[in-house]
Amino acid sequence: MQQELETRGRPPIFCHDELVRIITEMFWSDGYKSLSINSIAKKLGLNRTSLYNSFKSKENLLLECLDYYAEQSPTAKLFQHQPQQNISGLLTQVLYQICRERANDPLKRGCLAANIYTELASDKSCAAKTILDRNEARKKKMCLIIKRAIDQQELPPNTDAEICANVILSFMNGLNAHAKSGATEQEMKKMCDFFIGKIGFVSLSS
Amino acid sequence: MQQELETRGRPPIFCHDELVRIITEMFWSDGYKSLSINSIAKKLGLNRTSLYNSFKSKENLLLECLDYYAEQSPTAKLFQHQPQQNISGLLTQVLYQICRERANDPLKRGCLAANIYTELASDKSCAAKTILDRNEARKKKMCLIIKRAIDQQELPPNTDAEICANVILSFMNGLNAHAKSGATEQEMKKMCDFFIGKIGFVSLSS
DNA sequence: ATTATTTTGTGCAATACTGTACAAAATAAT
DNA sequence: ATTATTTTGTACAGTATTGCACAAAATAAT
Repeated sequence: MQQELETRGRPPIFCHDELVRIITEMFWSDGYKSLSINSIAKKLGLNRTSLYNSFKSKENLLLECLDYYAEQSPTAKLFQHQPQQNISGLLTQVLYQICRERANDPLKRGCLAANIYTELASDKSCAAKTILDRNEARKKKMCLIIKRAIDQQELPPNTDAEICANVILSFMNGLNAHAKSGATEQEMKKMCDFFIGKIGFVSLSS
Repeated sequence: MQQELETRGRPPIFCHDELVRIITEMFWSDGYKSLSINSIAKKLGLNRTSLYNSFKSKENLLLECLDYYAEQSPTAKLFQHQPQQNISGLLTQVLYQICRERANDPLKRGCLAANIYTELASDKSCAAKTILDRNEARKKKMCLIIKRAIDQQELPPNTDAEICANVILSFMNGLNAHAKSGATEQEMKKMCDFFIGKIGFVSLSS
């Protein structure tokens, strides 16, 4: 009885995770419906069947890509925040990060998650449900962060956390969309400054 | 020599403008790429060729639909505003109108123009250029309105009109996207109140 | 009635799509 | 060497796509 060093069977010609990374870029450029499994396979020099074997369906492939994207997108940092961290500063950091990444993307693709949400939210597909669920989870997380900001007296105590969170997320969404028409990093940062300034965070100088 | 009472040739079975109205709804539900000329023809009981005859291409059909949509969309009112009109009030009216229409749409389709913009902005298609141009025109119009608000002392004199306009448009875009996940009219209105309140319009009571 | 004009309907071309079935190839364990 | 396992490659099914060519139909003007 010998321990398994490697998996049995014919070895795959590609690395699953590496593939997710590459295909994420493709969905980002082309959107969901106009990117076909066919064209992915052609561009990567793979057989279409290999893709179906590795990802059970196109919808499933998309969801894996969205998972990967969420991990490394600017807002990931926001949702991993630590208690007692300055939230106004953190939010500014995240917004600035969005400005940097979106403005410096030569393809001006905006935010993959926002694009896919817009494309599929009112769809009846199976993926659409998952996407709406994740959006809901995102809203809840943002709401928690705002509640913490209120607790930390960065926002007035009578602030409606849920509404405030939704407004911020809506602005972020719009900012990402704005980037698609080719705004500069500077212009986008000014928008964020304007927004954050108006929202009226009290910065914690202590 | 007799005057033409009606156009010559076989009469069309449908009214071009009526068709635009109906197909606009379809693009709104399905997006651009996933709505085929084929399926439009089938649903309307028309021959595909008739559509190609009436609209020279699918892209052209979309642009006609977007024109029609722009005329009757909530923001149309905003862009037809009269000088010396209270802009804070007008903006609130328009935002509320967005809330009403989006929340009461049982299909939760959001804004057609915003959806199509997101779908096609980073495309290379001919329609994409037109869509970006129109978006640019929209930004300019909003900028003019904000400048007028500054002139009318509804906003502080040191306000950067372009940035302010972009922030408002971004929020509007995000609000429309927000509606796609099924927010109620009340929730959306609260978001608008929050936003407008924070932006700090000075209402003209005189 | 004939002609000019316009739309409709049929049929075709060329291509693309998702997904599956099944044999062939490549490897690990026995 | 044989077997189990996994991926690859080929072929197919069934359907959908945009757009065009051309005859048939329907109307206005002559």
